[in-house]
Amino acid sequence: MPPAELANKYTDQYFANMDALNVERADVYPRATEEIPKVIEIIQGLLAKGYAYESDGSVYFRVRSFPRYGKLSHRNLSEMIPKDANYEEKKEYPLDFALWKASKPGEPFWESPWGKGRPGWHIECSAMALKYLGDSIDIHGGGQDLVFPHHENEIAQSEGFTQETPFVRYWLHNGLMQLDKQKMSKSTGNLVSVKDALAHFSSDAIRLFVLGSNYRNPLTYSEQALEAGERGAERLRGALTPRANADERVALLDAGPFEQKFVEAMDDDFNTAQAIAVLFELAKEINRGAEQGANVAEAQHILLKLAGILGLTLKERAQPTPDIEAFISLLASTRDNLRQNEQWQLADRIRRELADLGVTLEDTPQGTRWKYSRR
RNA sequence: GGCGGCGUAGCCAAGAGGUUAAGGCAGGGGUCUGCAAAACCCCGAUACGGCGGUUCGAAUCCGCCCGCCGCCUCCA
Repeated sequence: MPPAELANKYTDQYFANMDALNVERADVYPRATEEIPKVIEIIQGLLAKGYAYESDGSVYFRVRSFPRYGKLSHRNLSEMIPKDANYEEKKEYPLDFALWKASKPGEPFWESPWGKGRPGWHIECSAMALKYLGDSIDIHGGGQDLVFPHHENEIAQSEGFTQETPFVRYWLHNGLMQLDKQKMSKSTGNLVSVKDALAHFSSDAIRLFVLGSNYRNPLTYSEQALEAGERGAERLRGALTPRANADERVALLDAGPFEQKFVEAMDDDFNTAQAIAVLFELAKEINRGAEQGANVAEAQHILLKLAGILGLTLKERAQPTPDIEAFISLLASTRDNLRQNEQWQLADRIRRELADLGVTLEDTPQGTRWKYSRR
């Protein structure tokens, strides 16, 4: 399979997964392979300023020329060199890293002022960030495992080229997903793919699981934790079911204080766990208010809005065809007639067998409701 | 070994010097219901990995120890 085709395949998979998780699309999705001119421009700039040097068709960044190198990851140069290391002899200094690598015969390559080659593994991020976001950006995300050397190198390349400091105002490094006490990674093969997770749990459940802890902390994937998220999602959905017959004499539920607490939590370094707690508190108030006859429609609207900020859809999970839903409603109303005639045995049988088929009936003062059971 | 981070009820997890230590899941009791389900009410850590220390006061600060995770040239 040609490289471009392979890249497209995984790009498509990525977007399918992100869409399923209700992740909004960014404005631009640049590709490293299409940004070679900017890469070359930056390398030339770094060469001109003395931050880089050419060696045998490759170009390396001279880390000792950049005094701030190591600041982000709290390292200093001398401590970073392992004793038993076997470094490329083409470098001036062991920790210098490649900006441009000469290609070996048979490898894919691009033409450059230094001959045929490919970008180093860090430069394309600087190139795309500087091109699309500007010389100084507010927030740069990434996993904790990228702090060194990747982000450290990005800073060195970008600030060296632009002479603008800082390249990034705030670094947001998220904790890594673990499975059985180990970092999930492709290289070790211990992973649960997004697709796998979505086969068993709703995107809302996955979001409640992930956002239930601080983004900086690692989190461990477990069926139990995801199941808890699913149940929580159902609880929030339940609070959104339409309520009728509001009592005019009961004050309508004011969700304002909840909205304010939610915003405060999010303003506090994205305290999503706290924000979710507010969602559950509001859901409880809605349920309680509705029970007492308060008009909760506006509060429900706010609950849905706040949940939406966290990317929660609060939509029912399964989407069977509408035809089936009509049959279910028919069965439910027939059962209601049986209940009116106190035909409990038959009524219970319908409820039980529907339950076996994945449909739950709920008898309420407003009539019988039904919904799809969770798996 | 170095650097960074984490260890809070059965499980997940917020809180970062001083109200009763959020919230969810699971569990127990109750209300409602023909019975259920859902919802609502009540209950659950004298306790925050361990040991010292600072302080009038610590889960929150300091030190040491234990356990776990990430990174420490050539995957980004």
